[in-house]
Amino acid sequence: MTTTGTGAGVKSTAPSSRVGRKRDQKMASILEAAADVLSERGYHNLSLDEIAERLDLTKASLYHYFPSKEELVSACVEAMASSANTRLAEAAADASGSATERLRSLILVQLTIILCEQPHLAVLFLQPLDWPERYRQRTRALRLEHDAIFRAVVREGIRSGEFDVDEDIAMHNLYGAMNYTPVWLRGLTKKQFDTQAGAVAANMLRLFVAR
Amino acid sequence: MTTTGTGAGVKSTAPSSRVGRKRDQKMASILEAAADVLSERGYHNLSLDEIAERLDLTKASLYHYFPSKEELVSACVEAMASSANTRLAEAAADASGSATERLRSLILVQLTIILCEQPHLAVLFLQPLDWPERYRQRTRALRLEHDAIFRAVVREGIRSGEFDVDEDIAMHNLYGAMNYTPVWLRGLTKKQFDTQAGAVAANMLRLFVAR
DNA sequence: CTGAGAGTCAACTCATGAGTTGAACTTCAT
DNA sequence: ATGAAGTTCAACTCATGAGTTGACTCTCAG
Repeated sequence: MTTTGTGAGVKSTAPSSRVGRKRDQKMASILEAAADVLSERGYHNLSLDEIAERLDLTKASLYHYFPSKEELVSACVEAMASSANTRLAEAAADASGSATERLRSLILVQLTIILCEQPHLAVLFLQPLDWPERYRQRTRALRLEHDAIFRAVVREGIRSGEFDVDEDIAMHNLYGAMNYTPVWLRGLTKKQFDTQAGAVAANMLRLFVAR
Repeated sequence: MTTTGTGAGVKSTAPSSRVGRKRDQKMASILEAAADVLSERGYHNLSLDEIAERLDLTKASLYHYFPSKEELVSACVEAMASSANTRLAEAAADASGSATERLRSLILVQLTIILCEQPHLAVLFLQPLDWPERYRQRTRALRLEHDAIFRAVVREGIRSGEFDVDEDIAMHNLYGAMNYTPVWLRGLTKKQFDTQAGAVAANMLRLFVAR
């Protein structure tokens, strides 16, 4: 089998030879299709046959790129989460404004991702339970990374006195609220989103901001 | 088939004849076992075989009481949700105190149910997506009832000026936060719960209370 | 031109889980 | 007793979906 390409991990370590680039492209297109199916059908109704069909391929072909369904889905989820984390980290890096303002930015970015750009990703945060344990293990690092980004800002707010909360409790309540939004705000357009998001984020900020 | 018992609905209309009582008992025990399996394995890993096994029965026997898996699971979920709504309605009926205090009571009751007493129920609120549409239709009435209980108190608080929020947004954020608690607060004992719940509820109340 | 590797697929195997069937067993009213 | 209704189960069928196999085609380095 020799696994010429990037293998299981998401970290693309150099496009390599030449046919290797082609392979990576194909793998990317597979992950993309997987993400689509994942968001439409949800994890439990996802079949490799359907992913293959969208690509005008056969299930057997998928196994030429990924050794198992788990590997494929994991890679897919990891890729999505990884890109989301990058976006959030960028937003967090822009250290202008108070902790409140920075947290607001983070919330808005997360809502944008989860509601508009990659509705796929919602499922990752939304229904990690009753997914096979394996997946959660494999994505734990991503979730920790995600948590660290938010937590840094929250800690700063607490230190500066802007926030007066039990850190853990408020964080979890925020996560709960954010991850629930796909349930009641379905498939918003950018327009619709812009008119709502501000108010939603403002309400969430109440969990933290001192009175 | 003649369906001597209560049939599909949850509303037990009279224990009826005699052997009918026995039947109702059995159906109740089945629903109980189903609830256990549901909370342990989650909806998607729930098999009728496992439910049957816990009751020292055969899958075929289950079909003597319920015409399909959907009917069984629906009845199970409806029974749980219905009892939860009753508890909440009782708490809401006790109209003493400010809207804030009453909302706090509702939140605490909901957390108690979802975290201690019927961890089964969590899944109902938590992962209604990617369950078959059918189930959501059948439980919509229950969810509306649940929502109405909370909303009445929130409206009162808004009218009295205690709360200053966009009703919809704050409600949904509250639901998100509450339903997320099973994810980070697993299987608490009553003791552990009591020490945490107050602070958790207090933080959630911030979503509503005017400053 | 050619052969080795990458890529693809039709046609499997294999396991699981929903739902069915027909016969046996229990209970109970007459 | 007896038979009708209620209850149970072993042993099916049937569909689905993951993973495999072996042959076939395509591409490209030599």
